[in-house]
Amino acid sequence: MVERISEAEHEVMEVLWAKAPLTATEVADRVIEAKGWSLQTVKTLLSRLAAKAVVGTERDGRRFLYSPLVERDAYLAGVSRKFVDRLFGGKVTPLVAHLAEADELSADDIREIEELLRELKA
Amino acid sequence: MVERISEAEHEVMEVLWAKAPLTATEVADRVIEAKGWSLQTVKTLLSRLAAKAVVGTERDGRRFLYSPLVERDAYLAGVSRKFVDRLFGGKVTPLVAHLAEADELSADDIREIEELLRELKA
DNA sequence: ATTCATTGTTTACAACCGTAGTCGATTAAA
DNA sequence: TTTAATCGACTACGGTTGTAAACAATGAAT
Repeated sequence: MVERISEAEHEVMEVLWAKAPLTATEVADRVIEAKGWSLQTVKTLLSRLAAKAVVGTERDGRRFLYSPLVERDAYLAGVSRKFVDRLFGGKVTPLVAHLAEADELSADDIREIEELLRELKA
Repeated sequence: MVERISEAEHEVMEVLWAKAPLTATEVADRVIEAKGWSLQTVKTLLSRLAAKAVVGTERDGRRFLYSPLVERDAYLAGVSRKFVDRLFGGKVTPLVAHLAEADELSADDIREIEELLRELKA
């Protein structure tokens, strides 16, 4: 199992998944853009992720280059399963039903999902 | 927004959503069955939930009867939305795609979801 | 060469979480 | 009526998380 990634850490991961390797400052620039945290905060998150071996570091002179060691797809698959297991007894249908009920599904969404399901059956 | 419910607290909530009102001991019996925690732990969780006004208490002699103040459906809808927003940019299709890719969707699941979508369009 | 900026490291600290022990009050049992 | 069980309240304690300041080393600029 992939190490647990906290919500704030996840924000940092998204940046690295979008582009890597990056320096701490480069990561921070992007995260700060989106979340307004301080540089120190982002560095702490990077350290924690590195300590958990969720991101890897590569020395580049006096600084580090950070890269994800966990693939986004693998991570998402893992947390999705956990989520559906915990809240919906592992069944996706009730999840879709809930989202639909809360008007989170547009007609386009429905069409998209239908298309996806059609492909899955093929 | 509904107060945040931690994972352990959620376990307690499931019991109360299944049947309420219940005394602390009754809740504990069911939770212990499933999770093996101590009575004290369950009581602590109930207190925290009561403090957050996620469960309500009603005095019954020397003890309390606990009931959910938050509906399961509303709670699930909330966390589902948060989850899909955070991890999939609010789009359900990629979530379904991920679950499918991880072989989490059986042929039956697919049929069920298709049926559900059909109803939604009606 | 001295100063300024950048970088990673260490430390901080409050809130939240999981997990429970203890305690004082009360009630049921003997 | 003394005792044993039960109840909620209070306290605890280590781990995680969000958020960051302080610091030391190093490199850049002047």
